[in-house]
Amino acid sequence: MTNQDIRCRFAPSPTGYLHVGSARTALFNWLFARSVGGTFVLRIEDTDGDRNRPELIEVIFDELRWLGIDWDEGPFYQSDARDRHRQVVTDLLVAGRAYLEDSDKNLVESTELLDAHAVRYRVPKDQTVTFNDAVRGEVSFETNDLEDFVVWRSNGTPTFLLANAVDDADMGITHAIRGEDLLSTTPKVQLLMHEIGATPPTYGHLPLLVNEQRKKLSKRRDDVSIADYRTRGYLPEAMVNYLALLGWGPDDDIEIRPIAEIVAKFDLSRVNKAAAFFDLKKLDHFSATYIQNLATDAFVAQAMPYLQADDRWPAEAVDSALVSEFAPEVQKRVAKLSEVPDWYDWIFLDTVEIEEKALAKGLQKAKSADQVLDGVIAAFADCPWDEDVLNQTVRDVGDALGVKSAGPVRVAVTGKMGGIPLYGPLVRLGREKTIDRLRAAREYI
RNA sequence: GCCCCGUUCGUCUAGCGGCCUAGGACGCCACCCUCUCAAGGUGGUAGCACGGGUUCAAAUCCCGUACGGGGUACCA
Repeated sequence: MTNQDIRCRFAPSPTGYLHVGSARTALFNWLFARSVGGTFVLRIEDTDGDRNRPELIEVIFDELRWLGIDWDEGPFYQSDARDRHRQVVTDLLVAGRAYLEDSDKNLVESTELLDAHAVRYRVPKDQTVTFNDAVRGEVSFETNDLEDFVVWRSNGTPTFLLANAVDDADMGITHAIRGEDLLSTTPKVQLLMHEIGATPPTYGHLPLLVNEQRKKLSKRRDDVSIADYRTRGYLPEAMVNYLALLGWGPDDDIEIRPIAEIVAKFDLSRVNKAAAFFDLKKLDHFSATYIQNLATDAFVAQAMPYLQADDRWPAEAVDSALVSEFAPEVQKRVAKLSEVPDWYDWIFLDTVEIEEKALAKGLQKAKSADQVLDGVIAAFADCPWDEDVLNQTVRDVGDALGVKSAGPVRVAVTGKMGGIPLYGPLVRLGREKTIDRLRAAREYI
Protein backbone atom coordinates (compact mmCIF):
# COMPACT_ATOMS: atom_id res chain seq x y z
CA MET A 1 0.00 0.00 0.00
CA THR A 2 1.36 3.39 -0.92
CA ASN A 3 0.53 6.58 0.89
CA GLN A 4 -1.88 7.58 -1.85
CA ASP A 5 -4.00 4.56 -0.95
CA ILE A 6 -4.43 5.72 2.62
CA ARG A 7 -8.00 6.58 3.46
CA CYS A 8 -9.14 7.95 6.76
CA ARG A 9 -12.39 9.47 7.85
CA PHE A 10 -14.10 11.70 10.34
CA ALA A 11 -17.43 10.19 11.29
CA PRO A 12 -19.41 12.36 13.69
CA SER A 13 -22.90 11.55 14.83
CA PRO A 14 -25.19 14.58 14.57
CA THR A 15 -26.39 14.48 18.15
CA GLY A 16 -24.95 17.83 19.13
CA TYR A 17 -22.87 20.74 17.96
CA LEU A 18 -19.28 20.14 16.95
CA HIS A 19 -17.22 20.33 20.11
CA VAL A 20 -13.51 20.76 20.60
CA GLY A 21 -12.89 17.06 21.17
CA SER A 22 -14.54 16.07 17.90
CA ALA A 23 -12.86 18.94 16.12
CA ARG A 24 -9.50 17.70 17.37
CA THR A 25 -10.31 14.20 16.09
CA ALA A 26 -11.34 15.62 12.73
CA LEU A 27 -8.18 17.70 12.62
CA PHE A 28 -5.86 14.79 13.36
CA ASN A 29 -7.51 12.69 10.67
CA TRP A 30 -7.18 15.59 8.29
CA LEU A 31 -3.55 16.25 9.26
CA PHE A 32 -2.74 12.59 8.80
CA ALA A 33 -4.42 12.42 5.39
CA ARG A 34 -2.77 15.63 4.21
CA SER A 35 0.63 14.70 5.57
CA VAL A 36 0.74 11.41 3.68
CA GLY A 37 -1.19 12.50 0.62
CA GLY A 38 -4.09 10.20 1.37
CA THR A 39 -7.83 10.71 1.21
CA PHE A 40 -9.97 12.26 3.90
CA VAL A 41 -13.58 11.13 3.97
CA LEU A 42 -16.50 12.67 5.82
CA ARG A 43 -19.26 10.38 6.99
CA ILE A 44 -22.27 11.21 9.10
CA GLU A 45 -23.16 8.41 11.50
CA ASP A 46 -26.86 9.05 11.77
CA THR A 47 -28.05 5.65 12.86
CA ASP A 48 -29.46 6.67 16.21
CA GLY A 49 -32.80 7.93 14.99
CA ASP A 50 -34.01 9.23 18.31
CA ARG A 51 -31.01 11.28 19.27
CA ASN A 52 -30.27 12.47 15.78
CA ARG A 53 -30.74 16.11 15.01
CA PRO A 54 -30.57 16.51 11.23
CA GLU A 55 -30.60 20.29 11.49
CA LEU A 56 -27.16 20.10 13.09
CA ILE A 57 -25.52 18.37 10.16
CA GLU A 58 -25.08 21.55 8.16
CA VAL A 59 -23.83 23.30 11.26
CA ILE A 60 -21.14 20.67 11.70
CA PHE A 61 -20.04 21.08 8.08
CA ASP A 62 -19.94 24.81 8.58
CA GLU A 63 -17.72 24.58 11.65
CA LEU A 64 -15.36 22.21 9.87
CA ARG A 65 -15.08 24.60 6.95
CA TRP A 66 -14.49 27.46 9.33
CA LEU A 67 -11.59 25.55 10.82
CA GLY A 68 -10.23 24.94 7.34
CA ILE A 69 -10.78 21.20 7.51
CA ASP A 70 -11.87 20.18 4.03
CA TRP A 71 -12.79 16.70 2.91
CA ASP A 72 -12.07 14.82 -0.31
CA GLU A 73 -15.08 12.53 -0.32
CA GLY A 74 -18.55 12.76 1.12
CA PRO A 75 -20.43 13.69 3.03
CA PHE A 76 -21.77 10.16 3.13
CA TYR A 77 -24.69 9.29 5.31
CA GLN A 78 -24.74 6.08 7.23
CA SER A 79 -28.52 5.97 6.98
CA ASP A 80 -28.19 5.58 3.19
CA ALA A 81 -26.64 2.17 3.74
CA ARG A 82 -29.57 0.86 5.75
CA ASP A 83 -30.33 -1.96 3.30
CA ARG A 84 -26.74 -3.08 3.33
CA HIS A 85 -26.67 -3.08 7.13
CA ARG A 86 -29.90 -5.04 7.20
CA GLN A 87 -28.46 -7.58 4.83
CA VAL A 88 -25.38 -8.06 6.98
CA VAL A 89 -27.49 -8.68 10.08
CA THR A 90 -29.64 -11.11 8.18
CA ASP A 91 -26.56 -12.97 6.97
CA LEU A 92 -25.25 -13.09 10.52
CA LEU A 93 -28.55 -14.54 11.73
CA VAL A 94 -28.74 -17.09 8.95
CA ALA A 95 -25.19 -18.16 9.63
CA GLY A 96 -25.99 -18.52 13.30
CA ARG A 97 -23.42 -15.89 14.16
CA ALA A 98 -26.08 -13.75 15.78
CA TYR A 99 -29.44 -14.27 17.38
CA LEU A 100 -32.69 -12.49 17.92
CA GLU A 101 -33.27 -11.15 21.36
CA ASP A 102 -36.47 -12.17 23.15
CA SER A 103 -37.40 -14.63 20.48
CA ASP A 104 -37.31 -18.37 20.07
CA LYS A 105 -36.65 -18.15 16.40
CA ASN A 106 -33.05 -18.67 15.42
CA LEU A 107 -33.39 -17.58 11.85
CA VAL A 108 -35.04 -14.61 10.27
CA GLU A 109 -38.16 -16.21 9.00
CA SER A 110 -39.51 -12.90 7.97
CA THR A 111 -37.65 -9.65 7.74
CA GLU A 112 -40.32 -8.06 9.88
CA LEU A 113 -38.67 -9.70 12.84
CA LEU A 114 -35.89 -7.17 12.39
CA ASP A 115 -38.34 -4.40 13.07
CA ALA A 116 -39.35 -5.79 16.43
CA HIS A 117 -36.33 -7.52 17.87
CA ALA A 118 -32.83 -6.55 18.77
CA VAL A 119 -30.07 -8.76 17.43
CA ARG A 120 -27.04 -9.78 19.40
CA TYR A 121 -23.81 -10.94 17.93
CA ARG A 122 -22.61 -14.28 19.23
CA VAL A 123 -19.14 -13.46 20.51
CA PRO A 124 -16.77 -16.39 19.91
CA LYS A 125 -15.20 -17.94 22.98
CA ASP A 126 -11.55 -18.30 23.90
CA GLN A 127 -10.15 -15.94 21.34
CA THR A 128 -7.74 -13.09 21.71
CA VAL A 129 -8.27 -10.04 19.56
CA THR A 130 -5.02 -8.22 19.11
CA PHE A 131 -4.33 -5.15 17.05
CA ASN A 132 -1.47 -2.79 16.59
CA ASP A 133 -2.73 0.66 17.47
CA ALA A 134 -0.99 3.43 15.54
CA VAL A 135 -0.56 5.52 18.65
CA ARG A 136 -0.58 3.04 21.51
CA GLY A 137 1.12 -0.02 20.10
CA GLU A 138 -0.15 -3.52 20.63
CA VAL A 139 -3.45 -3.83 22.45
CA SER A 140 -5.34 -7.04 23.07
CA PHE A 141 -8.66 -8.20 24.48
CA GLU A 142 -10.01 -11.61 25.40
CA THR A 143 -13.32 -12.39 23.77
CA ASN A 144 -14.40 -14.11 26.96
CA ASP A 145 -14.54 -10.65 28.55
CA LEU A 146 -17.00 -9.49 25.91
CA GLU A 147 -20.72 -10.04 26.24
CA ASP A 148 -22.89 -10.77 23.24
CA PHE A 149 -23.37 -7.20 22.12
CA VAL A 150 -26.31 -5.69 20.29
CA VAL A 151 -25.73 -5.05 16.60
CA TRP A 152 -29.31 -4.26 15.64
CA ARG A 153 -31.95 -2.35 17.56
CA SER A 154 -35.52 -3.48 17.91
CA ASN A 155 -36.60 -0.32 16.13
CA GLY A 156 -35.04 -1.59 12.93
CA THR A 157 -31.75 0.33 12.95
CA PRO A 158 -28.15 -0.86 13.18
CA THR A 159 -26.05 0.08 16.18
CA PHE A 160 -22.82 2.01 15.89
CA LEU A 161 -20.80 -1.19 16.19
CA LEU A 162 -22.31 -2.79 13.10
CA ALA A 163 -22.72 0.30 10.97
CA ASN A 164 -19.22 1.47 11.74
CA ALA A 165 -17.67 -1.89 10.86
CA VAL A 166 -19.62 -2.30 7.64
CA ASP A 167 -19.10 1.26 6.46
CA ASP A 168 -15.39 1.34 7.16
CA ALA A 169 -15.08 -1.91 5.24
CA ASP A 170 -17.24 -0.79 2.33
CA MET A 171 -15.54 2.57 2.08
CA GLY A 172 -12.09 1.05 2.11
CA ILE A 173 -11.00 2.96 5.18
CA THR A 174 -7.39 2.07 5.96
CA HIS A 175 -6.92 4.17 9.10
CA ALA A 176 -9.48 4.85 11.79
CA ILE A 177 -8.25 7.67 13.99
CA ARG A 178 -10.62 8.35 16.87
CA GLY A 179 -10.87 9.10 20.55
CA GLU A 180 -9.59 6.77 23.21
CA ASP A 181 -13.11 6.43 24.55
CA LEU A 182 -13.69 4.08 21.63
CA LEU A 183 -10.70 1.87 22.34
CA SER A 184 -12.70 -0.83 24.06
CA THR A 185 -15.18 -1.05 21.18
CA THR A 186 -12.38 -1.95 18.81
CA PRO A 187 -12.38 -5.72 19.40
CA LYS A 188 -16.14 -5.79 18.80
CA VAL A 189 -15.88 -3.91 15.55
CA GLN A 190 -12.97 -6.06 14.43
CA LEU A 191 -14.89 -9.24 15.16
CA LEU A 192 -17.69 -7.97 12.95
CA MET A 193 -15.29 -7.02 10.20
CA HIS A 194 -13.90 -10.51 10.16
CA GLU A 195 -17.44 -11.86 9.93
CA ILE A 196 -18.01 -9.94 6.72
CA GLY A 197 -14.65 -10.94 5.36
CA ALA A 198 -13.05 -7.54 5.63
CA THR A 199 -9.62 -6.55 6.84
CA PRO A 200 -9.90 -4.09 9.72
CA PRO A 201 -8.25 -0.72 9.24
CA THR A 202 -5.31 0.37 11.34
CA TYR A 203 -6.70 2.02 14.44
CA GLY A 204 -5.17 5.02 16.10
CA HIS A 205 -6.71 6.04 19.42
CA LEU A 206 -6.12 9.64 20.34
CA PRO A 207 -5.70 10.68 23.97
CA LEU A 208 -8.81 12.29 25.37
CA LEU A 209 -9.23 16.00 25.91
CA VAL A 210 -10.06 16.60 29.56
CA ASN A 211 -11.18 19.39 31.89
CA GLU A 212 -9.52 20.57 35.13
CA GLN A 213 -10.95 17.56 36.90
CA ARG A 214 -9.18 15.38 34.36
CA LYS A 215 -12.48 14.05 33.11
CA LYS A 216 -13.37 13.62 29.48
CA LEU A 217 -14.67 16.91 28.10
CA SER A 218 -18.43 16.86 28.20
CA LYS A 219 -20.91 18.99 26.34
CA ARG A 220 -22.98 19.40 29.46
CA ARG A 221 -20.32 20.47 31.94
CA ASP A 222 -17.70 22.08 29.82
CA ASP A 223 -17.42 25.01 27.53
CA VAL A 224 -16.67 23.11 24.38
CA SER A 225 -18.75 24.19 21.41
CA ILE A 226 -16.62 25.26 18.47
CA ALA A 227 -19.44 27.59 17.48
CA ASP A 228 -19.05 29.42 20.79
CA TYR A 229 -15.36 29.98 20.25
CA ARG A 230 -16.15 31.23 16.78
CA THR A 231 -18.76 33.63 18.12
CA ARG A 232 -16.36 34.95 20.70
CA GLY A 233 -14.00 35.85 17.92
CA TYR A 234 -11.18 33.37 18.20
CA LEU A 235 -9.41 33.08 14.87
CA PRO A 236 -9.81 29.66 13.26
CA GLU A 237 -6.10 29.52 12.45
CA ALA A 238 -5.32 29.95 16.14
CA MET A 239 -7.89 27.36 17.15
CA VAL A 240 -6.53 24.78 14.72
CA ASN A 241 -2.94 25.53 15.64
CA TYR A 242 -3.72 25.11 19.32
CA LEU A 243 -5.77 21.94 18.81
CA ALA A 244 -2.95 20.38 16.80
CA LEU A 245 -0.70 20.73 19.84
CA LEU A 246 -3.00 18.80 22.15
CA GLY A 247 -1.55 15.33 22.12
CA TRP A 248 1.19 16.08 19.70
CA GLY A 249 4.22 18.36 19.45
CA PRO A 250 6.73 19.06 16.72
CA ASP A 251 10.31 18.01 17.36
CA ASP A 252 11.67 21.51 16.84
CA ASP A 253 9.79 23.24 19.66
CA ILE A 254 8.13 25.75 17.35
CA GLU A 255 4.52 25.97 18.44
CA ILE A 256 2.89 28.81 16.58
CA ARG A 257 3.25 28.14 12.88
CA PRO A 258 1.25 27.94 9.63
CA ILE A 259 -0.94 24.91 9.10
CA ALA A 260 1.15 23.87 6.09
CA GLU A 261 4.15 23.45 8.35
CA ILE A 262 2.11 21.47 10.84
CA VAL A 263 0.99 19.18 8.03
CA ALA A 264 4.60 18.72 6.97
CA LYS A 265 5.70 17.95 10.52
CA PHE A 266 2.77 15.80 11.55
CA ASP A 267 3.51 12.19 12.40
CA LEU A 268 0.78 9.92 13.71
CA SER A 269 3.22 7.60 15.41
CA ARG A 270 4.47 10.49 17.53
CA VAL A 271 1.07 11.30 18.96
CA ASN A 272 0.99 11.13 22.77
CA LYS A 273 -0.89 8.59 24.82
CA ALA A 274 -1.83 10.65 27.85
CA ALA A 275 -4.95 12.80 28.13
CA ALA A 276 -4.54 16.52 27.53
CA PHE A 277 -6.13 19.42 29.36
CA PHE A 278 -7.76 22.01 27.14
CA ASP A 279 -6.17 25.17 28.51
CA LEU A 280 -8.07 28.33 27.67
CA LYS A 281 -5.16 30.52 28.79
CA LYS A 282 -2.88 29.02 26.21
CA LEU A 283 -5.55 29.17 23.52
CA ASP A 284 -5.91 32.87 24.34
CA HIS A 285 -2.20 33.33 23.90
CA PHE A 286 -2.30 31.65 20.51
CA SER A 287 -5.30 33.67 19.44
CA ALA A 288 -3.74 36.91 20.68
CA THR A 289 -0.61 36.19 18.69
CA TYR A 290 -2.56 35.48 15.52
CA ILE A 291 -4.61 38.64 15.95
CA GLN A 292 -1.51 40.68 16.58
CA ASN A 293 0.06 39.33 13.41
CA LEU A 294 -2.94 40.22 11.27
CA ALA A 295 -2.43 43.01 8.73
CA THR A 296 -4.28 46.11 9.91
CA ASP A 297 -6.84 45.89 7.10
CA ALA A 298 -7.60 42.28 7.84
CA PHE A 299 -7.98 43.02 11.52
CA VAL A 300 -10.33 45.91 10.85
CA ALA A 301 -12.42 43.81 8.49
CA GLN A 302 -12.80 41.11 11.10
CA ALA A 303 -13.38 43.48 13.98
CA MET A 304 -16.02 45.67 12.29
CA PRO A 305 -18.92 43.23 12.80
CA TYR A 306 -18.20 43.10 16.52
CA LEU A 307 -18.04 46.88 16.72
CA GLN A 308 -21.22 47.34 14.69
CA ALA A 309 -23.15 44.79 16.66
CA ASP A 310 -22.43 46.52 19.95
CA ASP A 311 -25.70 47.86 21.32
CA ARG A 312 -24.08 50.78 23.11
CA TRP A 313 -24.03 52.73 19.85
CA PRO A 314 -25.66 52.59 16.43
CA ALA A 315 -23.86 50.54 13.80
CA GLU A 316 -23.46 53.67 11.64
CA ALA A 317 -21.45 55.32 14.40
CA VAL A 318 -18.59 52.94 13.72
CA ASP A 319 -16.27 54.78 11.39
CA SER A 320 -13.90 52.31 9.78
CA ALA A 321 -11.24 54.94 9.12
CA LEU A 322 -11.20 55.72 12.79
CA VAL A 323 -11.17 52.03 13.72
CA SER A 324 -8.28 51.58 11.37
CA GLU A 325 -6.31 54.47 12.81
CA PHE A 326 -6.07 52.90 16.25
CA ALA A 327 -6.25 49.27 15.18
CA PRO A 328 -2.56 48.49 15.74
CA GLU A 329 -2.88 49.55 19.36
CA VAL A 330 -6.01 47.46 19.86
CA GLN A 331 -4.52 44.43 18.11
CA LYS A 332 -1.85 44.17 20.78
CA ARG A 333 -4.44 44.04 23.51
CA VAL A 334 -7.04 41.49 22.52
CA ALA A 335 -7.08 37.69 22.57
CA LYS A 336 -10.35 37.48 20.70
CA LEU A 337 -12.44 39.78 18.55
CA SER A 338 -15.29 40.07 21.03
CA GLU A 339 -12.93 42.06 23.25
CA VAL A 340 -12.41 44.72 20.62
CA PRO A 341 -15.38 47.04 21.40
CA ASP A 342 -14.26 47.63 24.97
CA TRP A 343 -11.03 49.21 23.76
CA TYR A 344 -12.83 51.57 21.41
CA ASP A 345 -15.98 52.32 23.39
CA TRP A 346 -14.92 55.68 24.76
CA ILE A 347 -14.25 56.90 21.26
CA PHE A 348 -17.71 56.00 19.98
CA LEU A 349 -19.71 56.88 23.06
CA ASP A 350 -21.08 60.40 23.56
CA THR A 351 -20.54 60.25 27.29
CA VAL A 352 -18.72 57.67 29.34
CA GLU A 353 -19.65 56.13 32.60
CA ILE A 354 -16.70 55.92 34.94
CA GLU A 355 -16.04 52.44 36.25
CA GLU A 356 -16.31 52.06 39.98
CA LYS A 357 -12.72 51.12 40.68
CA ALA A 358 -11.42 53.71 38.28
CA LEU A 359 -13.46 56.34 40.07
CA ALA A 360 -12.11 55.34 43.46
CA LYS A 361 -8.51 54.65 42.55
CA GLY A 362 -7.93 56.92 39.62
CA LEU A 363 -9.89 59.95 40.69
CA GLN A 364 -10.98 60.09 44.31
CA LYS A 365 -7.81 58.63 45.80
CA ALA A 366 -5.39 60.11 43.27
CA LYS A 367 -3.28 62.87 44.66
CA SER A 368 -4.47 66.36 43.69
CA ALA A 369 -6.77 64.94 41.04
CA ASP A 370 -9.09 67.90 41.45
CA GLN A 371 -6.33 70.40 40.75
CA VAL A 372 -5.06 68.31 37.86
CA LEU A 373 -8.47 68.32 36.20
CA ASP A 374 -8.96 72.02 36.84
CA GLY A 375 -5.57 72.75 35.34
CA VAL A 376 -6.12 70.55 32.30
CA ILE A 377 -9.61 71.95 31.67
CA ALA A 378 -8.20 75.43 31.67
CA ALA A 379 -5.25 74.55 29.48
CA PHE A 380 -7.27 72.53 26.99
CA ALA A 381 -9.64 75.44 26.45
CA ASP A 382 -7.39 77.19 24.00
CA CYS A 383 -4.29 75.07 23.30
CA PRO A 384 -3.61 73.78 19.79
CA TRP A 385 -5.57 70.50 19.40
CA ASP A 386 -2.64 68.31 18.55
CA GLU A 387 -1.47 65.01 19.97
CA ASP A 388 1.96 66.16 21.12
CA VAL A 389 0.63 69.39 22.51
CA LEU A 390 -2.06 67.61 24.51
CA ASN A 391 0.50 65.23 25.89
CA GLN A 392 2.85 68.03 26.91
CA THR A 393 0.05 70.13 28.33
CA VAL A 394 -1.07 67.38 30.67
CA ARG A 395 2.54 66.82 31.69
CA ASP A 396 3.06 70.49 32.44
CA VAL A 397 -0.02 70.62 34.64
CA GLY A 398 1.24 67.61 36.56
CA ASP A 399 4.77 68.95 36.88
CA ALA A 400 3.52 72.24 38.28
CA LEU A 401 1.63 70.31 40.98
CA GLY A 402 4.36 67.74 41.49
CA VAL A 403 2.08 64.80 40.64
CA LYS A 404 1.43 62.33 37.84
CA SER A 405 -1.35 63.93 35.88
CA ALA A 406 -2.24 61.52 33.08
CA GLY A 407 -4.12 59.11 35.31
CA PRO A 408 -7.02 61.35 36.29
CA VAL A 409 -7.32 62.62 32.73
CA ARG A 410 -7.50 59.10 31.35
CA VAL A 411 -10.13 58.06 33.84
CA ALA A 412 -12.18 61.16 33.19
CA VAL A 413 -12.14 60.75 29.44
CA THR A 414 -12.28 56.95 29.06
CA GLY A 415 -13.91 55.87 32.32
CA LYS A 416 -11.20 53.27 32.82
CA MET A 417 -7.79 52.86 34.37
CA GLY A 418 -6.17 51.35 31.31
CA GLY A 419 -6.45 51.59 27.58
CA ILE A 420 -4.79 52.40 24.31
CA PRO A 421 -2.56 55.49 24.13
CA LEU A 422 -4.66 58.47 25.08
CA TYR A 423 -3.75 61.51 23.07
CA GLY A 424 -4.19 60.27 19.52
CA PRO A 425 -7.83 59.31 20.08
CA LEU A 426 -8.36 62.51 22.05
CA VAL A 427 -7.55 64.53 18.97
CA ARG A 428 -10.30 62.68 17.12
CA LEU A 429 -12.71 62.94 20.03
CA GLY A 430 -12.50 66.71 19.85
CA ARG A 431 -12.04 69.56 22.26
CA GLU A 432 -15.67 69.92 23.25
CA LYS A 433 -16.35 66.31 24.26
CA THR A 434 -13.04 66.08 26.00
CA ILE A 435 -13.63 69.10 28.15
CA ASP A 436 -17.21 68.02 28.87
CA ARG A 437 -15.92 64.71 30.22
CA LEU A 438 -13.23 66.36 32.28
CA ARG A 439 -15.82 68.68 33.82
CA ALA A 440 -18.23 65.82 34.50
CA ALA A 441 -15.48 63.87 36.21
CA ARG A 442 -14.48 66.88 38.27
CA GLU A 443 -17.92 66.72 39.94
CA TYR A 444 -17.11 63.34 41.44
CA ILE A 445 -14.13 64.48 43.42
C1' G B 1 -16.40 -5.39 40.44
C1' C B 2 -14.39 -6.73 35.57
C1' C B 3 -11.69 -5.25 30.97
C1' C B 4 -8.49 -1.71 28.66
C1' C B 5 -5.33 2.59 28.56
C1' G B 6 -2.18 6.09 30.72
C1' U B 7 1.70 8.74 34.23
C1' U B 8 8.22 14.44 32.02
C1' C B 9 7.52 21.64 35.44
C1' G B 10 0.56 24.06 37.75
C1' U B 11 -0.73 23.28 32.13
C1' C B 12 0.62 21.74 26.79
C1' U B 13 4.84 19.40 25.19
C1' A B 14 10.55 17.98 23.36
C1' G B 15 13.07 13.59 24.70
C1' C B 16 12.44 7.52 21.52
C1' G B 17 19.91 4.15 26.22
C1' G B 18 25.01 8.05 26.63
C1' C B 19 24.28 15.03 23.50
C1' C B 20 19.82 15.62 30.06
C1' U B 21 23.34 18.98 36.22
C1' A B 22 15.92 17.25 31.30
C1' G B 23 14.86 21.71 26.30
C1' G B 24 10.58 24.90 24.56
C1' A B 25 5.69 27.17 25.24
C1' C B 26 1.48 28.99 28.40
C1' G B 27 0.87 30.70 33.33
C1' C B 28 3.18 33.01 37.46
C1' C B 29 7.14 36.42 39.64
C1' A B 30 10.94 40.31 38.93
C1' C B 31 13.31 43.98 36.08
C1' C B 32 13.62 47.16 31.56
C1' C B 33 10.53 50.12 28.33
C1' U B 34 6.26 53.32 29.34
C1' C B 35 0.70 58.59 30.25
C1' U B 36 -2.18 53.73 31.84
C1' C B 37 -3.26 48.80 30.34
C1' A B 38 -0.99 45.89 27.01
C1' A B 39 2.72 44.45 23.53
C1' G B 40 8.00 43.75 23.36
C1' G B 41 12.83 42.62 25.79
C1' U B 42 15.67 40.27 29.84
C1' G B 43 15.91 37.07 33.89
C1' G B 44 13.61 33.74 37.37
C1' U B 45 10.11 29.82 39.34
C1' A B 46 8.83 24.68 38.73
C1' G B 47 9.00 18.33 36.51
C1' C B 48 11.07 12.56 34.78
C1' A B 49 4.69 9.19 40.31
C1' C B 50 7.14 5.27 43.49
C1' G B 51 9.94 0.59 44.09
C1' G B 52 12.64 -3.16 41.95
C1' G B 53 15.37 -5.06 37.93
C1' U B 54 18.33 -5.16 32.79
C1' U B 55 22.82 -2.34 31.28
C1' C B 56 29.39 0.14 31.65
C1' A B 57 25.19 3.79 31.23
C1' A B 58 17.77 4.69 31.99
C1' A B 59 13.31 10.10 31.75
C1' U B 60 14.11 6.54 27.85
C1' C B 61 13.84 -1.07 28.15
C1' C B 62 11.29 -4.95 31.64
C1' C B 63 8.33 -6.14 36.14
C1' G B 64 5.52 -4.56 40.22
C1' U B 65 2.96 -0.76 43.25
C1' A B 66 0.31 3.68 43.61
C1' C B 67 -2.58 7.13 41.38
C1' G B 68 -5.58 8.85 37.23
C1' G B 69 -8.73 7.96 33.10
C1' G B 70 -11.85 5.27 29.53
C1' G B 71 -15.26 1.28 28.78
C1' U B 72 -18.66 -2.06 30.78
C1' A B 73 -26.22 0.96 26.85
C1' C B 74 -31.19 -1.49 21.87
C1' C B 75 -25.23 6.27 22.83
C1' A B 76 -21.34 6.91 19.77
